[in-house]
Amino acid sequence: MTETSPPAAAAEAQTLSSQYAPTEVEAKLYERWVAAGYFEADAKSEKPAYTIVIPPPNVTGSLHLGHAFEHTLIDSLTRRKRMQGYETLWQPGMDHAGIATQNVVERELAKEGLSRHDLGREAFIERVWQWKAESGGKILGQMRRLGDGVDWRRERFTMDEGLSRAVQTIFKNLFDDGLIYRAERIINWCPRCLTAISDIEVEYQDDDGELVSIRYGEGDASIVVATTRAETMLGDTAVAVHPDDERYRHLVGTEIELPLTGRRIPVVADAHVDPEFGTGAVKVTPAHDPNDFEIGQRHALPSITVLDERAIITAHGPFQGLDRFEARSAIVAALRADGRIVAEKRPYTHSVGHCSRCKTTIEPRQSMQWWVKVGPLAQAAGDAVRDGRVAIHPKEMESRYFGWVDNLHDWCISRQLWWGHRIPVWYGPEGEIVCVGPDDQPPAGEGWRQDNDVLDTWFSSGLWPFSTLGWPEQTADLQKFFPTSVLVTGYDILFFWVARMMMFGLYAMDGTPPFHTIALHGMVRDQFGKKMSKSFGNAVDPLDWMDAYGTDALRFTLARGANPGTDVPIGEEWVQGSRNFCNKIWNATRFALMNGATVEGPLPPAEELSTVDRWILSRLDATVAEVDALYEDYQFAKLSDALFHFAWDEVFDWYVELSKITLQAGGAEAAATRRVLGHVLDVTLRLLHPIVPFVTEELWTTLTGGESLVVAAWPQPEGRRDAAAEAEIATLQQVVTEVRRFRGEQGLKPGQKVPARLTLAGTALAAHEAPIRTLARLEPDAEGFAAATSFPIAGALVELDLSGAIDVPAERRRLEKDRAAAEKVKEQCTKKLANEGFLSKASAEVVAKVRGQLEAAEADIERIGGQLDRLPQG
RNA sequence: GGGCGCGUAGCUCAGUUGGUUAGAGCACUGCUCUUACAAAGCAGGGGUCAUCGGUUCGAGUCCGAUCGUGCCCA
Repeated sequence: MTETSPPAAAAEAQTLSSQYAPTEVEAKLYERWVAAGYFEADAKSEKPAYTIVIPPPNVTGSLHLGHAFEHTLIDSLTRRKRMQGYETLWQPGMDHAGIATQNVVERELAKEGLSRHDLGREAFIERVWQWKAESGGKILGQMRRLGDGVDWRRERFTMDEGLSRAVQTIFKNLFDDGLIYRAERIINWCPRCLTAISDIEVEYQDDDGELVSIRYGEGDASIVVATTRAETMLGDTAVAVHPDDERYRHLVGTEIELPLTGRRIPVVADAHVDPEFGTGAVKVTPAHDPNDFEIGQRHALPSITVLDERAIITAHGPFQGLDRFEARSAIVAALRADGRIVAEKRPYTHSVGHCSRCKTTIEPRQSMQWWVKVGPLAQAAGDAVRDGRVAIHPKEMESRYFGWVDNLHDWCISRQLWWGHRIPVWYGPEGEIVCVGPDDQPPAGEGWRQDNDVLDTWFSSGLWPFSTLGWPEQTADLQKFFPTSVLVTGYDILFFWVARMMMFGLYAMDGTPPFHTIALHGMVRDQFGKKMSKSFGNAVDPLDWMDAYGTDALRFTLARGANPGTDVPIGEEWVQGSRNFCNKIWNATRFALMNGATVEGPLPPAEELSTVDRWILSRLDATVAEVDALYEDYQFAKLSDALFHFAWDEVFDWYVELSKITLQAGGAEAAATRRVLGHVLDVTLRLLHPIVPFVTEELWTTLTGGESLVVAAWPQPEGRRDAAAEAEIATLQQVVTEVRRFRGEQGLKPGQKVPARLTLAGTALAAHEAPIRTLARLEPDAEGFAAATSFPIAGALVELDLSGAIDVPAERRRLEKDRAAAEKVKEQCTKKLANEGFLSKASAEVVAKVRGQLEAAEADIERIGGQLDRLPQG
């Protein structure tokens, strides 16, 4: 790209349309960035590394606002670091989403009248890969629309060979260390997905069910138990009571008859039974309830499984073949007919677990599964945060993290699926169990077979921060980019994913945490703070908004709503507002270009600059420092707001307007202002770029002739703070605003000029007569000037002549309102200063402040009184 | 049932360690097509900071209770 000189830029500005058209520039710019290799991270670089791994989206997923939000945050962090000179890696990729993906492909097969069993395991997996190639990973293309600065050469997938090798390696290591084991327990079984799921994949919700009280046994030897799952009574193997419960003491150790089955079951005493709840007696179904399973273990009770994998009754005569809900009614009916029902409560609202994937009611099921012994891993994961090696933002989220890692149950990692990493364990004919590492040969020969199950998807995504970099090989990438810098993700997967990465990362990488900071964000909600959901009808496709308002508008809206750890409401009107902001930036820069703003040559020294120029450079410096500090603290909402107000309120509304006066006058001052205007926009565009990359890139390359903002330097404060200039311009703004307010109250048309006499000599405003006249639309005082009102500010005096046409009541209202406000301040200050307690206990600083306020208020009252006195009668 | 958070303008939210007349965006009202921008400009209206009590010279901010609401865990 060639250098663009200012005149050429001005010419180019003429060709810029008066409205920013995002769709015309976005795709073009993105492809240019990728082609230029800006997003590629080089392990051989001398620069310090900055790494963020993408929270891997699901291969079946498509872009939703949650992604757009998270990616906006990550993209802005990495873009800023890249500008700061870091070797920046934003690692892209996806996870294989075992259950979700298998479901998608099974549904496709079902349309052809096939099941996965018809195809067989190998052919089915082949089919999944085929599906992935054709329609998986839609989201990756959508990420380009968002402007994500990821290194596409490094795209990874959890089922890739290298990542699979990582999974097998860590499985083997954990197995050898005794941290993975196989055991028969009660697990959460989804009768629709036909697999076990982990505790945290169960969602509890209050459902309407029934509570049925059933009498077991006969006469004196009878006990009433209550249940919400009557069908499980077929598998009861005991009734349990509390050991101290007098009511049942005589029955402990005896057997009573289980209705409908004729089986006799023991009455056992177990301290975990709550004698206060219900009748104080509980039925015990070890094969179908986690608590009962434990009671069964303690009392060596048999387990009787009565439901199959689809939750259909497996035996027991008339009930065989009924599903669990049909069986429930049928069994209650049968018990009722038998006179066994003592009480029925319906509806009975109670908490019921559902599969987080498909919402089917979970059926606790006793089965043999693989487990991770999380104790030592979770301890290390907790300690890393406790001792400060890993920081959680916002800090309040730490307690949730600790509460979880410190009370963790072992993690069930086997899934009865075909799509996923198959458990690398082989069973021999003599009952041998062999765990096979990635470089081992599986045992061959008659009778050996591999475990049928695959691993939980979180098992592989827990390795993501280092498996994507080549682990277990000691690659240059791993050397350079691990540990990663920051993990940006939603608080909702703190347990699902973050904790897994912490546990595996610390274990696999010899105690090095996978990231030093965890920056948690909230969920995107609608403009009324409601959760977005398809069924509620308030879900929004971010692509629609990007089409309508531009990617930058969406990104800015999301960033501006991102208060740490809190949910982000977003509405279309707000995206429109951001679009307006982008358009404002566009037009302000267009104005600058048309007026010869330049970045050529050094910025003139302060002595050669006007107060206005020194003021905006001072404000710019302050903004650079503020935005920079907020970035370090992940305060996206605040930094976006700071940029919004600086750009719009200070640069566009005041500096650009003030610069017009200087530019029109011409001469050396105009030349200096062109340079300052160019500089201010240059720096402002750099500051905005990480959040709104497209519009800033388009404008900045035109303004500066530079190659690209993506690789431009991030601004730093330049030591141009100037308190005197800031105070002087603040006074100027005050005068102009006061006059405008007067004009508004008087009902004057915006364009109407008003004769005015300005007495500014010797005051802060001495040099600003021209801007005051221009901005407040005041014309010179002519012969016969008669002041209708006056504005004494900072020693200066502005008098206006309305040719007798003044609306006296309106002016009186305005002045009286001001006086009332000042009176209120005076009263409050007087009260404080008359208070002994205040004078003796408040700090001298505060007391002095209040004294100053009182004086100012009294001066105002005096001044306004005078103005009121001078108003004509009427 | 246990734990955590929240309740500030019509809506969505800021509000550092207590200390000017409590702020922003959007929405609303009035006047303007002023030659960068009507997707704009200028000005304006709008809040007894959920309620009650307490601590303090002073409370939106700290403490307690109540009501409402959301989330996590069981």
